[in-house]
Amino acid sequence: MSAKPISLKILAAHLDLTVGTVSRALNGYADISPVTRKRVKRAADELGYRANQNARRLSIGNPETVGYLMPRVSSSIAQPFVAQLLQGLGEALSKRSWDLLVVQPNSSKDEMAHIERMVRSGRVGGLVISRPLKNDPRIRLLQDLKCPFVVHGRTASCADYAWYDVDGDDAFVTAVNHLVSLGHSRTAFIGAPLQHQFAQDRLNGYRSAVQENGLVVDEDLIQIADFSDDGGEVATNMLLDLPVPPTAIVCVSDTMALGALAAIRSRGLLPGVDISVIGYDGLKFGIHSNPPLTTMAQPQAHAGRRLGDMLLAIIDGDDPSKHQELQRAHLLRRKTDGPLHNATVQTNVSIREEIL
Amino acid sequence: MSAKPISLKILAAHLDLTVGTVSRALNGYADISPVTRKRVKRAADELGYRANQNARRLSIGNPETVGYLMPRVSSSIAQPFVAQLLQGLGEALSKRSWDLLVVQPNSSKDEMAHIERMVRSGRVGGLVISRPLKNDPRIRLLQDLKCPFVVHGRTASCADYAWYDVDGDDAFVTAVNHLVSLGHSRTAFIGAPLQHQFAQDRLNGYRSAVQENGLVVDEDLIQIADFSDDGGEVATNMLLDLPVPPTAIVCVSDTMALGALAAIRSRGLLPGVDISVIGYDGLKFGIHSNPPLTTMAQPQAHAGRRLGDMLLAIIDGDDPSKHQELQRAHLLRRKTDGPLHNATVQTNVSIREEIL
DNA sequence: TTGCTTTACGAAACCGCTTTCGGTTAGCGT
DNA sequence: ACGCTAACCGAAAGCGGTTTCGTAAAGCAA
Repeated sequence: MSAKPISLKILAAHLDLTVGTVSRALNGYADISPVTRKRVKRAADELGYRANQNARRLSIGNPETVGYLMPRVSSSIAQPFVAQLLQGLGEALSKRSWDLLVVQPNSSKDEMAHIERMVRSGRVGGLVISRPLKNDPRIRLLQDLKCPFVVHGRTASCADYAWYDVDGDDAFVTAVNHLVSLGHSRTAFIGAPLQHQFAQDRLNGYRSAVQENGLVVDEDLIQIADFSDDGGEVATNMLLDLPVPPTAIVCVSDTMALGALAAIRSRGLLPGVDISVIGYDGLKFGIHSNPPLTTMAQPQAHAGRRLGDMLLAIIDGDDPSKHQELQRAHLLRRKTDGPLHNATVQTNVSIREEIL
Repeated sequence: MSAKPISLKILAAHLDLTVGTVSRALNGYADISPVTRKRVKRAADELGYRANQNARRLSIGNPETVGYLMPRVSSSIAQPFVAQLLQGLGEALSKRSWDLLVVQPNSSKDEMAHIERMVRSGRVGGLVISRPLKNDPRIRLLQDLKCPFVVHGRTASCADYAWYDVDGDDAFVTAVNHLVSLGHSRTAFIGAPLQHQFAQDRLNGYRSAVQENGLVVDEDLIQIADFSDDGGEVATNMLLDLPVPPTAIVCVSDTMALGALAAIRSRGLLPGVDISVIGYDGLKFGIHSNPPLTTMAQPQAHAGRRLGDMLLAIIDGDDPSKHQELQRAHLLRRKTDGPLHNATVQTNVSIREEIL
């Protein structure tokens, strides 16, 4: 276990060969005799030789590294996705022993600058970004830079780049249909700011599902709030204060749904019987909420690996538009969805409030 | 927005200067006239020049990169820490515009190999590892490799390296004392496998606190289980099946505590009144558990930044043993701790079970 | 033996940048 | 006018690899 890393030069000297020969021997060139190749390899791992990656990558002109731009945190309940996504990415990359660089941008400007620096400085051969905005400048930038990239999520016009997403539109159709089948005709939607494409997709799903069921969309039942549990709570309070409150709520995320549950409980109502709530994400923690949260679950573990594989393929020259993968979320029933009960409870509440 | 990155050479040609001169102009050497320096800088960002980092780092002999070894996942409730830690690390590193490399090892052997490769190949100038085992081979390896590193957590003999940890021993003393002050004399401990040093620390705190309060440690009240919510549930069921079950439980993590709550509720008991539960971590979603989880909270956001700063200082030559930071956890009371109630409820239950 | 491939390695250019070292030019004093 | 110092820039040697090209030795045929 020496401290100083040993270079190709001193390895070559040790073997009484030239660096070029040693390099070719290690890299499996055909013009090296089997005996010297063996000799070189043996010496190499006896001395613990590891090629300097900066030198190697400079030479071969390939950073063999991809970058991951962390979503800018909303500081709220920490993103449980990130760890899983990184794990999946890591797995995909490790098959070729590429490296994974993560970047935590502070502002949007900062993020653009980061991207531009990383690709121009040759630090990464590709990037994965997540949670695109409706009209995401990062995508434009990356296309201009001709830098391979994949996006976790997608925008409205997503034909010409690679993405992995779960169908939020479809998911909310499923959720609303489920609630309708339980008898609910007044289902509210709690969403996140619509500059995020996913927020728009899920709202679209909600709208079309309501209409497909022969109901009319009541704009009062659509609440956009901060993308956090607190946001969910605020939005739910707005809904419950309505003259005619909803009997069910679909939320754009599990985190917001947790806030909804809190608001409902704080009024003495019971989620799942007095008001149904369906979240989105399928976070495992939902098992432990009060009551356990019904949610549209997505195949989390998959995303990272798929994104990694896609990115590598594109870097290899694949057409990005060939790599677009849309997963479906499935309904994971726990305890916050239920049939339209005797609606007396919350109706009484709202009526009582109106009288006061 | 050109696609091909422009090199120092073509920038120099563009300016009718040599590469050396341009390089020095950009890097603030004194032997460059102010006018040419301006000229160079202007041309540089007009053309969008970014120094190739592989080349630069090879030349200066510094990878300007640190690695983060992700804790090997127990697949359970995804690690909420990771994202926060990465964010903090990123912030610390970005002050010098260093890069952050994350590695996801599969096995312990894999992990050792990763470390060895990363440092020997000059990919990283330092590493941060987390959740050390009692006798962690990674620490030995890194010391042998003379690679700067910091550890998130610490081992029993932690005098000669840098670490950031929160005092688990102290935290469990606080937790047990709190429960004793509420009248509990039979407090159980749910822990994780003791090869993890943190598990041992917290158990030590539990033991000494029990004794300091003039009570005797009942080994039956110490349950070691899988480090997950399921583990917590299993352990709690063991405890509740005891002839004389505990009236309070301290858990080595919030995740395990959630499992404990589930087990308690499933027996028709109410956490916080029939049995008190205190978790550890202070995860924000504890607010939404049933009931909201009382926990020993730690200053999460801080860890990443501190670890990053420490690592940079050590790379700069600081003595690692000068960088050891022990934070204290504080009691965050929510709803799962309460006074020793009429203990009849759970006693009746256990008695009932014995009779059957 | 000569001549011609193979085989197996050495030599050297190159990747893009940093940094030391020299040397030319300008500016100053005398 | 001369010499001397400073200011500025060019030249070149690395950093540690990869890869092309050339060539000596070895093999084979005639």
